[in-house]
Amino acid sequence: MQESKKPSRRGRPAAQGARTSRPRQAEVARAAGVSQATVSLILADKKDGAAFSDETRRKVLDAARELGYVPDPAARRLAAARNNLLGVFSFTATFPTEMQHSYYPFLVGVEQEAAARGYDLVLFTGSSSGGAGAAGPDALGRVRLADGCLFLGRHIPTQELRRLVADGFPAVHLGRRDELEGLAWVGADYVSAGREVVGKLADLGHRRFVLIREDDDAPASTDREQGFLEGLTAAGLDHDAGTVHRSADPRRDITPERLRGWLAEGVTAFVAEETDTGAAWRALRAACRTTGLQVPRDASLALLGSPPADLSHEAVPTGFDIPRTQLGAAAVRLLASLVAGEDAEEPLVTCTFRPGETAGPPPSVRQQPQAQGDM
Amino acid sequence: MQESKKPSRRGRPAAQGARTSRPRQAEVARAAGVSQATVSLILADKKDGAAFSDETRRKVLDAARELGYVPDPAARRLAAARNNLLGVFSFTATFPTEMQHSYYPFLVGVEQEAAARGYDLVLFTGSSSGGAGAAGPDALGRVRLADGCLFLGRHIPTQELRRLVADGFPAVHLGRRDELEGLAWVGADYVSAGREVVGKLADLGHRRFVLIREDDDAPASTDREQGFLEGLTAAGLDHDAGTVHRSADPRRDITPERLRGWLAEGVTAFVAEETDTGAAWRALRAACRTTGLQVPRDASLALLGSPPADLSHEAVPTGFDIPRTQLGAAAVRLLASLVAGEDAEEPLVTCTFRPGETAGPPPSVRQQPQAQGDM
DNA sequence: GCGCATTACTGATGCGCATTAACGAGAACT
DNA sequence: AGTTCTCGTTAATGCGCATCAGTAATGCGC
Repeated sequence: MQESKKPSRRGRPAAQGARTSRPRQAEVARAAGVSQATVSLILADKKDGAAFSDETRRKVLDAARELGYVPDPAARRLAAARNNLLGVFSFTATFPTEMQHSYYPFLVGVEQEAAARGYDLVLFTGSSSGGAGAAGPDALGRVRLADGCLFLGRHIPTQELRRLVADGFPAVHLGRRDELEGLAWVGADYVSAGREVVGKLADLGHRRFVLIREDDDAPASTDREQGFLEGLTAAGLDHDAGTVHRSADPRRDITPERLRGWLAEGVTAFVAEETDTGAAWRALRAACRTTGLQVPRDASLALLGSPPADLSHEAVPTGFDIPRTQLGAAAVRLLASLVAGEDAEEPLVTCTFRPGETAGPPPSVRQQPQAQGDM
Repeated sequence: MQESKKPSRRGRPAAQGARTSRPRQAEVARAAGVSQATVSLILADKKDGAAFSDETRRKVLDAARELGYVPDPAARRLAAARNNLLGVFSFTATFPTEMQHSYYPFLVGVEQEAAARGYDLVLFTGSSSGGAGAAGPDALGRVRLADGCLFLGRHIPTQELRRLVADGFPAVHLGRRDELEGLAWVGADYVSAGREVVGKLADLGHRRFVLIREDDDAPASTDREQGFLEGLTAAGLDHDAGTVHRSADPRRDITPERLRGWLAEGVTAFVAEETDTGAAWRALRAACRTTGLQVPRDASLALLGSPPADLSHEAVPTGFDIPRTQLGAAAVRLLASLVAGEDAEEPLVTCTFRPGETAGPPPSVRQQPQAQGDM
C-alpha cells in the first residue's frame, strides 16, 4: 500500500475509495444552521430536555436524518474515555476444533449479558494455535485495549495477570482462582453441589462411597472432594465411609478388579468428577458394564458435573449441572461492576441437582451379579 | 500540558476508581525522556529504519513494555490508521442457546485465520436477544470501530449494510449475497456440489429424481436447485427426470402418500436440501420409515449438506460436506485483503462429496415393500 | 431602567494517536 | 568561515465527538 506518497492530506491514508464520506456532525450543523456542539447535544438527547427549543431540535434532527448521519464510534469512544469493549481471553483457542472442549456454554451467557449491558466483546486470539501475536510475553497486554477482560482456562500466565491486576485493570477469571491475590473471579459452588449429591445418595441408603477424582489440585477438583467429604459428615457417616481415589488415567486405572474390590468392601455408590474428557465417568461406566453390574440396581453412580456430549443418548447420570451460561453472565456482571468502579461481590453460582437415572437404593443384600446387565 | 484551568475534569466521566489508568504514549514518552511523537513513530516501526538512534529506540521500547503500553484502538482508528480489529456481526445471536444453530464451525475458521494474521476479533452484540443496542437503526454503525467486519446470517438489514459498503468500509458477508451490489462475500459452491451428488446418483443407475427444497429463494436454496438440474443435464437426462418440490413445512408435506406417488412415477432417488433444522431430511427419512422403504435398497437418499447434529449416530447420509471452517478462514482472508486496500477475488469454496450410506443402485424392479424396514 | 436569574445556544478544548513541517546540531562541502 | 546537507527529534495539527465555560437574549421584580 502506498505510504507517504502524497505529501498532503494526512488522514485517511489509503483505505477508502469513498468520495462522499459520510457526514460529520459539523455538516449536520451547517445544514441545520447551528453549531456542532448543538448537534452533539441534541443527538445525545440529554435529560436536561428543555435546554433547546423544539424548533432547533427539529431542525437538527431533520438535517441529521436527511444527511444520513451516523456517529463515528471511534470518535465517540475516544471522547468518552471508554470503549464499551470487554475482552475475552482464553489460553487455549476460544473455538477449538472439537466443540466439546469449547467454552461455548459460557460464551452464551457472556454474550447475552454483554449485549444486555451494551458491551461488545473482543476475542483475543493471542493464545490460539500458533497465532501471530501468540508467544510474546506481552500477549496479555493487548487486553488493555478493552475496558476490562474476562479470562478463561486453566493455564493463564500468572505473572502477567498479576501485573494487570496490580495496575487496576478490571479482570475477572471464570472459575475459582484464589492463588492470585486480588484477582476477581466467579465460580460454581462445587462444594455445596457435591455435598448435596452425596446427601441424596445417603438418603437413598448408601453408606459407603468412592470418589474418583483427577490427580492434580485444581480448585474444581479440590472443591468437589471437599463437598464429597462434607456430604458424608452431614449424613452422619464416619471417616471410612468415603474413599477418595485419585487417578491420572482412569481408563486403565478403574479396572473391573478394583471395582470388585470396592464392592467387596461394601461400597455401593460411586461418584466421579467431571473432567474435560469425561474420562472418570467413562471408566466407571465401562468397569460396571464389564463387571456385569446393573445400574442402579446393583450400584449407584453419580457424576459431579455434566456428562460428555457424546454420551447424551445414554442414561442421564445422577449428579449436578453446572450453570455455565449463568456463570458466563455472572462473570460479565462482575466485570461490568469493576469497570464502573464499584467493587461488587459476586457470590458463587449454585449448581442444580440432577436426579438422573443412575442412582437408586443400594441392594439390601450384596450378591455377585451373574449375567451381563445393561444400564 | 497543564491548561490554564484545571478544576473541570471533563474526560473520564465517573467511570474509574482506577488509580492507574492504562498508560498513554505521552507517559511512555515521559518515562523514556522523549516526545510523544517519537514514541508514536518508534512504536509504528516505520521502515525508514535509520530515522532513530538505537539508543532512543531501545529506551522507548523498554519504557513501553515496562508500562504495559497498549494503543487505544479508538484513537488509532480516529487518527485514520488500523487497529488490528476485525468485527464479527451476526444478526442472530452469535452464540445461540442451542448450539446446533450456531456459527460455531465458521467461527473456528475465523478465529484461526484471524489469529494467524494478527487480528483480534470484535463480536458485536448489537443483534442478540434483546440486547441494549439492539434495535437502533445505527446498530450496524458500531462496526466502524473495527478495521473491517464480517457479517453472518440471513437477515442483515440491507439498507444499513449498503451504507457501509458505499462508504468504502471493508465488509464481507459469509454466504452468497448478490443482491447487495458491491458487497463482498464468500460462499460454498453449492451448484457444483449439487451437480456432483446428482451425478453420482445417476452413475449408480438412477433415472428419476426428486429434490425437496425450501420455499424461499435464498441463494443457498437456489444454487442447490441449479446444481440438481445441471446434474440431470450432465447425466444426459431430459427434463422430467427431475421434480423440484418446494415445501415450507416438510414435516406435514412429505407424506407417505406423496412418497408413494413419486415411487409410482418411477422416482428412485430423493435429494433433500440442508436446512437450519434439517426438516426436509427428517421428513424424508420419516416418510421412508413409515412407508417401509429400505434405504438404500428400495430407494436412495441424498442430503445436500450436513445432517443435523442430533442425527449423528444414524446412517451417514450420502451428500456433501460444507467446509464451514474453511469458509470462515476464507472470509477472513478476503476481509484482510479489503482492509489492506487490495481487492482480491475470493473464489467459491468447494464442498466435498460424502459417499455416505444412503445411496445405492436403484432396484431393478420396483416392488411395493411389504415389511417394516430399517434404515 | 437597572440588577439578576433563566433560557438557548456557541466557542473552545481535549480525548489518544498519526502525521508532517520544522528545528537544532553536527558533518561535509565550497 | 560560511553554506548546504543530513540526521535525529520535536512542536503542531487534526481526526469526530462530548463536554463545559461562556455569552447573548430574554424575562422579571422593583
